[in-house]
Amino acid sequence: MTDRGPGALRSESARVAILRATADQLVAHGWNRLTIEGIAAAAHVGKPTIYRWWSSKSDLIADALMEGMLQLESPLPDDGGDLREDLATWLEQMLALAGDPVATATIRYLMAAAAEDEAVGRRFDEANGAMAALATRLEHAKSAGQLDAEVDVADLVDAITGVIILRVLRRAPAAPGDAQRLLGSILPR
Amino acid sequence: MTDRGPGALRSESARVAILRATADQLVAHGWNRLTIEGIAAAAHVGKPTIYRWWSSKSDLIADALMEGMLQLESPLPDDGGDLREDLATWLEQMLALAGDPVATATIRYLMAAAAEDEAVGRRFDEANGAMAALATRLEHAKSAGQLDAEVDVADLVDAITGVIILRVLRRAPAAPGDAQRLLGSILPR
Amino acid sequence: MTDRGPGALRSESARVAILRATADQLVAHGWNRLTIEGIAAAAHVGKPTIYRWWSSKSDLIADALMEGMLQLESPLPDDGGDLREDLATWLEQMLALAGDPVATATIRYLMAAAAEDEAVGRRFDEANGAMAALATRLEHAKSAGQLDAEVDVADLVDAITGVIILRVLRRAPAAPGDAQRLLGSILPR
Amino acid sequence: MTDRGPGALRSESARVAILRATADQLVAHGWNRLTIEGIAAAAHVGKPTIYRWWSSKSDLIADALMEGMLQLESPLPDDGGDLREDLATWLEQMLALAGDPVATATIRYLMAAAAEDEAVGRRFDEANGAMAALATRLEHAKSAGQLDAEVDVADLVDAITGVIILRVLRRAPAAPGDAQRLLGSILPR
DNA sequence: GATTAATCGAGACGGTACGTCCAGTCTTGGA
DNA sequence: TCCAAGACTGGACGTACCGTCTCGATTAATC
Repeated sequence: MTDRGPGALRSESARVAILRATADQLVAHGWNRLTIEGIAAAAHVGKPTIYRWWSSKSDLIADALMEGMLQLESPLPDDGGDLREDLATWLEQMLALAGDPVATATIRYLMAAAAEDEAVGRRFDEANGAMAALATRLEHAKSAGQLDAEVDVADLVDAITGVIILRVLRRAPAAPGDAQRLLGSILPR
Repeated sequence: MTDRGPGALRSESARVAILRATADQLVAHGWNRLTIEGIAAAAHVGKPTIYRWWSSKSDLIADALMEGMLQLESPLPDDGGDLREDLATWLEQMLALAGDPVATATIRYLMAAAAEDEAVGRRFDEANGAMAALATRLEHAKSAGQLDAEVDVADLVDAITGVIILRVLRRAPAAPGDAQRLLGSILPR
Repeated sequence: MTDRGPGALRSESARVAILRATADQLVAHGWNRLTIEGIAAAAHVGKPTIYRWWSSKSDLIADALMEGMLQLESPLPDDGGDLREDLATWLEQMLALAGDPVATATIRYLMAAAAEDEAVGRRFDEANGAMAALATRLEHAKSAGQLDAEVDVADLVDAITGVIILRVLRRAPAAPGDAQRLLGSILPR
Repeated sequence: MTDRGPGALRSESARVAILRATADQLVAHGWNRLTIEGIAAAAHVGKPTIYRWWSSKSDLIADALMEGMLQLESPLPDDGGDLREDLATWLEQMLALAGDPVATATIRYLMAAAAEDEAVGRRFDEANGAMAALATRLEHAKSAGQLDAEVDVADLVDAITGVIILRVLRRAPAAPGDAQRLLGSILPR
């Protein structure tokens, strides 16, 4: 497609190993202790190979994010008829997740990356499976009349996601009943 | 009070200059380019003076935050009778603020600090004047019966704050009508 | 001639371009800033083409030396009858040469190459036209009885060459009368 | 003496360890494989400490040279009455030294350093004990009338040193009788 | 008022990681 | 089979900061 002339092609295995290592190191050590040298070593790759294809740590993380390397293993909401019940169950799981050190670390380091880097920020929710699934569930509910027509699904997803993020940043563990109460506050009636 | 014995006392001017420089550098360069060396130079202070009193970058930022050095000049909601109208006006201002580079930088760098550091995270909203004012306004509305008794004010504040944060991270400029629509989605009816 | 099987033959133009570029880069930048990559670029040749035929920088330089690419444009001694007069004239030219930046650079970089690499060292004077000419002139003088029979021509050539080299290394410019005095010290009477 | 203002003083132990390591590494690996990183490691010193005080590899070597860290353990000429005899004995030892791998390596790497770097070149013979001792011996001989008044001692020292250097570069082992023949060629009668 | 100790600014220290250059090898496609 | 181009792993470069330690000067409680 693009005429590159002769010369060896970019190594796909190196590309994947680098993104894999980036995601691993991010989750393990956080944005600030994430070193290019560490990634290069973990991926068995020379530093120049990283710098040849990515311009910065942020760029790397944004790419790893988009390749799904940083996917959180987050629960997805059921679509079992009753919206409030489905959401309550899901929220409970999500808030419980907020007690899991690995999951919260992932979220926090992603937040840090998003805060520091525009590219990560823009792609932040594109790559978030839970947000997408939640949007789908709410859209379904809305077309089924379970949700007020006035409600903007994207806004509601942001509100719910935002609460979860704030709790993660605050390092606040979930108490029993939190999910129910939260839902009652955001989705009244 | 405590018997310190002889010797010079801690220099208050140095303390303030360091916190001031920390806040300035954070807003100007972000968490990652914030260097102790830079702070020391800007505050005309030796590095050991910083390390004598603070253990880390995070510690410094958390302190600067608590001293109000990083206070956002955020608008406060009116308390003029109609909740929805007051909130709509305030939200509009807040979302407009999300278009201001300095304000968004401050928020983003605070997020980064909170994400990386537990101390900052825990104090994140203690130091946020807008959140406190919003909580007060909502509490007032709740006791005036303008808000469903089921609603937890703290949760609602989190939801609204969370949406704003997500928009800042996403670098999404506010469009006209966003505030109204958003309010309609989170505070339906 | 020799049956090499199928495939393209070694490119003579590439070979020459590489040696030419090696000599140019050596004189221009010195042994230490001489890069294979630079030579490859200057010779419009791929790096592997260089490594295919030469094992090291030293090997390249030794080869360039033997191909006469690094020949100094040094004056040759006259053979006009009087040995002392001929040598004085020649030495004066040589010492003047030692004031020429290009010539001294060439000599110094050759010295560096000889010091670092055995192959260059062994071929050092084989490729030096001035030393050979001087030897011839002295041999002639010796057979004409102008030089003591005791004198070993090769040793005398070394002594004179050595003095010139030391002056080049010392970056000592020649003063008037140096050639005469030098000759008086090494070839007394 | 010099007002440096406040702050810690330069560490003498670090300075010496660095020069020591430089000399050791130079003799062991040669100019080209001499790495600042290697020196830092061997001297148990951070790289910036080296760069703080020396601008380049050459600078380091020139300094090590002047501190006598690279002193060759070269024999010194006797002053026993007969010049030719003393010189013959000394030259024999020197040429034998030219067969010693460590001594020749030292000389060759010093040559390389002198060739590449002006500072090393200028100080080349200041730091050479053998050259100084030879000059003293010859000066003595000259004032005793054993040496022609026409002879310039410095030139003669250069000639003898130059021959030795050329032999070292040429990797030519000394044959029996070389010293005698050489002396007969340079110091005839 | 002298002593004493903790402070201060400055800055050198041993280190880690940066982002770059180049080494030497391997791969690709064309001649 | 060789060539040019160029990507690869890897090592060293010279720089920026880290967090610690050491200096000489200053300052204030204790003697």
